[in-house]
Amino acid sequence: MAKIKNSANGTKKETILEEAARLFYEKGFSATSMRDLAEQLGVEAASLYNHIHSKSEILKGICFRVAEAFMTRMEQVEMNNETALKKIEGLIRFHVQQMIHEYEYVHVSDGEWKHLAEPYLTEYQAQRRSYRKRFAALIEEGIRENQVKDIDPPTAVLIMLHAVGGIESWHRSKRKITAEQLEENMVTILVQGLCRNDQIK
Amino acid sequence: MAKIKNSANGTKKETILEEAARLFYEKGFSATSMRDLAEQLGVEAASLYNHIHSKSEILKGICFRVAEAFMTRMEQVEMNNETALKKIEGLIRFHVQQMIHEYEYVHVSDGEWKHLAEPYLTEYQAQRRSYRKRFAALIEEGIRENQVKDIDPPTAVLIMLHAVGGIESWHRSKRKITAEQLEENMVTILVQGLCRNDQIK
DNA sequence: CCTACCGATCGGTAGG
DNA sequence: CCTACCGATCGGTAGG
Repeated sequence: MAKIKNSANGTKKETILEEAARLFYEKGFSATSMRDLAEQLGVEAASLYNHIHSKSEILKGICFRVAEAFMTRMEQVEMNNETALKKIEGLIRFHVQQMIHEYEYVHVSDGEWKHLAEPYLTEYQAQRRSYRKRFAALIEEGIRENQVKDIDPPTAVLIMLHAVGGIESWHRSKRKITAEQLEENMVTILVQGLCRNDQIK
Repeated sequence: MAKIKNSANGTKKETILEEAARLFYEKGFSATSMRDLAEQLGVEAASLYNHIHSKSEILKGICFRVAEAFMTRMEQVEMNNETALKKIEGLIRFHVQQMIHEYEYVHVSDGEWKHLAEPYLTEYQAQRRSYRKRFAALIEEGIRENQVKDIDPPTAVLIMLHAVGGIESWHRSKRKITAEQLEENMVTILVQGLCRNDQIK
């Protein structure tokens, strides 16, 4: 008669999502069974269905929470009055920080979204496309302002977004530099990789 | 009484690996069943076992083929007489090219290796660690030669290896720049991101 | 929250 | 290469 404890920020559903993110990160969505998840939470598999409707709904919860966090940040960045290059740097720093502190959620969202059921699959892909387009628009702006090299903006976006995924390995490694050093290294390589050489101070 | 046709380079086992790579790429290893694979090849699932021993063996074949290709290239690069920076550029170009032409194999190897069975899992992880260490050593060499910025070499390796993974999205996209342009964009951002600013010609 | 259980599907084998 | 089939496990439901 074990009970799922409520998570810090609230409901039991929240606790389930959190543990699911950990397991999906470790073994993948398809290789994680509802019985695996229940075991980690100390209950029977059937009991989970009092809090969630399906396995698919859990994945949906994880993916859209991440998508929303990045969308919200994108809106903030677009509205501030910095140069395009500063905006890009701000986004990269946010990606790095999210990857450091919420890497299980981010990694699951990035790697397992293809297992979403319709109509969420389509919806998620649309959000992802929109985010990338807006990121690419910032890079284009940087090129017009002569701060950024004349490169293909969508390609630059792909590099930026995937590069921060490398932080996953940082989590697994023993010999760790600090999170701050990691962030600075990322910015050094990525932002200066974008930057026109005559713009580097 | 359909038959699996022999692939260009030989055996039926080869044909099976090729189709499996495509399916594992599309749906993931765990979500792909032997019946899915058999259907794509036009035979019954049981027939596959005349050519391979298990589902796990297929994954092993894919992962180790990719690992071997990169290891072989690493050895070639280490032995040539270029500067460290040129060696790094050579490796990045190889990664880009592999990602363009063999992306299903590379993507499956990068994303599904965790489903390998022992002892292959341990063996694969060891190869992967070794590759990254040797890559990091080249970056260290570049720093000593004052060609590369003073950054954390293992972090730089993570960025390089993950950044090229973005090419997956290039394959899916409609509006494509050419493979050559893609390679140049990658090198521009990544190599110059590593480069000391006073070293850029 | 549990016990009991469902139909479907899984990887794989036997035997021809 | 196939048919026939195995035990295990899957996501999920009924009913309390």
